Amino acid sequence: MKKRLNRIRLIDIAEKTHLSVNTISKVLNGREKEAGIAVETAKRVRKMADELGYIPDQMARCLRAKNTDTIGVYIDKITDHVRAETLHAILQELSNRGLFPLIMLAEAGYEKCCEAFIRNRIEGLILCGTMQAMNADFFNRLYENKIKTVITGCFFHDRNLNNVFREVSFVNVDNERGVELQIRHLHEQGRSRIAFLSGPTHDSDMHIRKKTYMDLIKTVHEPVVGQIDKDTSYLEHGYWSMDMLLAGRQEIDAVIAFDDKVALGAIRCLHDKGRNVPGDVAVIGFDNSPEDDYTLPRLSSISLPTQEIGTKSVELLLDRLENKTKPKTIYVLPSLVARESTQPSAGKPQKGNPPD
Amino acid sequence: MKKRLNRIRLIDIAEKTHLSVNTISKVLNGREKEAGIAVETAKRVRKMADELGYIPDQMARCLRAKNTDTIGVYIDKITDHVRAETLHAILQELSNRGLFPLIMLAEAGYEKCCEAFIRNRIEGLILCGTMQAMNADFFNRLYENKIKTVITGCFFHDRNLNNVFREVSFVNVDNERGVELQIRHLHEQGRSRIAFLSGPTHDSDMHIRKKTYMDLIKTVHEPVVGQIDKDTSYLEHGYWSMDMLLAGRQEIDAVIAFDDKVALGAIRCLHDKGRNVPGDVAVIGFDNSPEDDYTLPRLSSISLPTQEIGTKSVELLLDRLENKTKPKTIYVLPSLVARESTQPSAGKPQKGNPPD
DNA sequence: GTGAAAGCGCTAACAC
DNA sequence: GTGTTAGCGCTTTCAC
Repeated sequence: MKKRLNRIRLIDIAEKTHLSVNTISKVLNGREKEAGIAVETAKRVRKMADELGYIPDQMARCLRAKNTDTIGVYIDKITDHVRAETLHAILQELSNRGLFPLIMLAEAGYEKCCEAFIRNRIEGLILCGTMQAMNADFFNRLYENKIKTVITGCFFHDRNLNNVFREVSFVNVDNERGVELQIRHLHEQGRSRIAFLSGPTHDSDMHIRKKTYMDLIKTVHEPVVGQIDKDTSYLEHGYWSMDMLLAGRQEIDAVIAFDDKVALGAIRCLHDKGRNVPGDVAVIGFDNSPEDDYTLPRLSSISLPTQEIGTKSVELLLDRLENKTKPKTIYVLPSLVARESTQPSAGKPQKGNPPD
Repeated sequence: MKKRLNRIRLIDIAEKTHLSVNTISKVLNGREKEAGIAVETAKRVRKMADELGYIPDQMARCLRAKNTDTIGVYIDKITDHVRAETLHAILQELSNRGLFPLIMLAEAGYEKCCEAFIRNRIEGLILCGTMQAMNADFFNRLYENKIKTVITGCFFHDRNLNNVFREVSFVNVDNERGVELQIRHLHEQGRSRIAFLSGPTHDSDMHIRKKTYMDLIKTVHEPVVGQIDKDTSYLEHGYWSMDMLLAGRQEIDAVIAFDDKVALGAIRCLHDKGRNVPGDVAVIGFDNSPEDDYTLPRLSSISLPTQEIGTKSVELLLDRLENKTKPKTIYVLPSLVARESTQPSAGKPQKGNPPD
């Protein structure tokens, strides 16, 4: 049971170079200029540090200094591809900037996550994706502990939280723009009676997309919304709300689904009822999931700029940490990915082509 | 610029309770019994800590103690669903055990990752999924720094690395079992001439699966292997090696693809050449990707127990950290997911059913 | 140009 | 039963 770890420390370099720990510290932190250290000395120090393979002890450094170079990431299930891609981009960006991530899964409960974050003295937090268990206490604790936060892909319509968002920036997907793209695309494909299929009501994006649909569509015709109240999977939501729509009297030739899973549920329902997609009804989803390329028919969708979301959230957070800007909200633009499910008249699934 | 953070420290509790920092420390670390501290005192301390909302400073604790409670995770692109699921399970398990993850993306380069790990004094490392840039230096540095390691889903046939695996445990997927399941399933479905489609040669799992296929199939017929040499995507590998097979003279009625992506490429090729799947040729993949449920036809596959992989790797690592066991290798069993692509005679895509 | 000394918050050894 | 003291490895302040 030896007490000291076998690591190289500043003092080891100091002894070898016959200098003081202090000098070594200054050089290795690039503060040689302002400390007025001889160029030759600095060189010697660096050389020795290199030779010995010195790696500073983050714990010791953090204890003394105020910064920990650690950024918390609070995230829901990472198996969702949008979140996985966003997380990947965040990790890339943090790594590029020499920062360390501390990832906590929301399912562990916010108290536990909060404690882990504070205990490890994270300097900033990125909150990644919609979460249900979000409350004022959480944000207040972050604020009290001076943890600046960026929220990405997560909308709050709970206005009670507004006053706790003093130190929170947002990277939002421009949902309005997404729905606009969907409607315009369907019009261009010759569709004139477009319905909206909603998903579970706890999803905050859902409300925005539905509202946008209603606002935009009513210049053309009465909004037609398929919605069920059951608290069930997205797929089932799609299936049964589509079923409901078909049972109604309104004629429709296109459906905007809240997301891809809802769209897939809807397509199954349409098949079961003998409707052809896209022949009778065009269907478009949202999220551009990997499976969209393999569905029958291939599913048109809206793609989110996950790379940009990740990069921008780190950027925004660092601006705040360096006090460059006030907390702010930025929007990133989604884009259209047109596939078979919205083609004008392709009754049959497209034949396979050599992959690209 | 105040120096002290506004956190509650041990000394604050000490002052309020008129006790020494030491006593507080002992109580809050649950060492009151062995230190012989009065039950009443302990209660008082805990109550005060609770009231003040005390959260220890991990940095200070780590500097003094030897353990950091931090486990490194070294992982390739997390957008792959198998890795995402495994990572999710790992994060769950670490969180359950009160450990903190430090995740580094392999793409950052092993030197950078290694430095981050050592700098943050991780106690153990989980290496998650196949990586190409793996070398002896990496493992030697881990060993030198007393970092115990678990490798999951990553096979090395480079025997030169064997001597650096002194402190490495393995959680492997039983690939042999997977291929066995595939072959048995195809036989049960009445297929008698089964080919194997390989993927990129840098993939270490590939070699094992191919070898297993060859060993098992030769009791029935000569192995038929489709393989191309181009260094290209898995999808293209599937397409062109299938193309190659079809151009050859051997009759086949089933294809085992190295993985799902290869399988999808193969299916496209079969369609293009006018072969019906599964009517003429059955196809089975490996990995059970989410899109398998939406392909045309739905793709039979082999599912990996990602949850178990995650849980077991943390378990194995902790056993090592507590010196309970020697480094070891364990195998987890994959399972068969039969879908349309291997059905005996279903010529048409199955009609949609209400989702389950 | 460089060094000495203090101290970040905590735990471990030992004293009383 | 509880307190005193030292020190983990580093940065910071100030002295020379």
